[in-house]
Amino acid sequence: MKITDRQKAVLGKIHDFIMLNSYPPTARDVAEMMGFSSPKAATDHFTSLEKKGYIKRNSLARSIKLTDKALGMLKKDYSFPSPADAGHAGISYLPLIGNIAAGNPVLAYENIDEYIPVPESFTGAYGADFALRVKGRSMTGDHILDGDMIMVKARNTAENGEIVVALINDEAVVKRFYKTKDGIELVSSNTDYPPIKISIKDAGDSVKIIGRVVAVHRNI
Amino acid sequence: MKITDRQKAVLGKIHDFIMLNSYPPTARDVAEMMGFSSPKAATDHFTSLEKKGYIKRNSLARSIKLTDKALGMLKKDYSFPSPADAGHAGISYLPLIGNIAAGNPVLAYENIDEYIPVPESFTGAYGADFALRVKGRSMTGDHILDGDMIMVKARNTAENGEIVVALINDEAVVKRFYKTKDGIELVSSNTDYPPIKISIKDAGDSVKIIGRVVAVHRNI
DNA sequence: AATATTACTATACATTTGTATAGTATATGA
DNA sequence: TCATATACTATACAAATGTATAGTAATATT
Repeated sequence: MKITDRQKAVLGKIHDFIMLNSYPPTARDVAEMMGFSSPKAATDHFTSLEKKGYIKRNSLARSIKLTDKALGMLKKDYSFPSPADAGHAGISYLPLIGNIAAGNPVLAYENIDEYIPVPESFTGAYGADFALRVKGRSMTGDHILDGDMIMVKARNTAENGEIVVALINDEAVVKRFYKTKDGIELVSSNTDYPPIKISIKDAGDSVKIIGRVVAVHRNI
Repeated sequence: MKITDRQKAVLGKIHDFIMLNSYPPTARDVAEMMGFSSPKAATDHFTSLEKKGYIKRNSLARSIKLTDKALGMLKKDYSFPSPADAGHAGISYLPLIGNIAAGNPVLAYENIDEYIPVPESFTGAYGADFALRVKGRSMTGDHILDGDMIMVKARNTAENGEIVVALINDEAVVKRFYKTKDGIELVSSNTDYPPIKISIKDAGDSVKIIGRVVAVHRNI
């Protein structure tokens, strides 16, 4: 017997709840999330999900446990991290943005490759909203290398001199932001790459600031 | 107000329970583990632990959450390196080494400032054993800056060309490691800093390789 | 020395919560 | 087509659970 779409949705809600609260939901929590008016609807799903090997439980309060099978499926479908990581306060999960599909908002589901656990101490006072992997060498002067992962606080404005992520024709670029007399300038810190100048009348059309870089991570 | 031994024991039991069951314990669970005959004894401890910032809870069933503070403290007491996490973990706690006290082993309790949660995906295939904050600009050529946090896999040997952490007279330095005809050479990637050459007969005395740098993290 | 905190026992009560009963409607598979 | 599984609503009950009351005793703290 295969898992149904509805059961999958319930499983997803259980997972989301654990991620958010770090303890499992009750039948009533799930019923509310799913819009059921009776907890029985939720427990019926639990029974099915347990029979199919996606959860384990005993008849105690909040004792649902997601199995590896569930985690595998969720990972396939939503690329979520293991809820075993939850329960650790101070860790947030940043969506790792892959290729940015034209037209979609940056944080659109379609753009999210996976979620990565990041300790909040790694993202500074204001936190971060998403992560990106850097492509190219345009910011080597600021010690941001090809392949580095950057963590970004979502914002559509920037202060002079800040390192920002901007969308230029649906491509994410990392640059230093400067205001000029007649617009803005996005400057690479590698002099091989010329600065991009945008006049006020063009700005907003092809170029959009999507956030400020708050952290850089690199595996060696 | 400092945490008491008894409160620490309760915190440990909560941690153990979560690790074992993946959902938090009730007051009665804790009472049983601790040998209390009343759940009130446990909730009294919960109240103290919450006041001291080790747990968070609301008045729902099994809603205890351990804080970073608690996890850091538990790691310290639970012997090094990371114990129970092993399961699905995804996150390990690296001791952040502060000043290295003369004579002590690098990972000695005295040297550990705090424990920081780090996703295992941040530390590569072999993981890391501790973290250090970089002082000075000697490795800017390799894009490792003053103030960066580096994650280190403990090892007392190194391959040619690897970026290592070495102890020179009880001071931790980050350098590239090279073998020479008559010993080793620790090379800065900032040419302002001259290479350090150690002949075989001196090596082992004043210089000790303590690990390989596997990751760099920087807040901007 | 007086006071507050810690560390419990014992009992009880009100919520929270899992689960059961009873039923409707739709979809699926043999 | 007939049985089975899915997907719920509505109500209710019993167990699980947080928390309160009322104490005792030891240990810190001022």
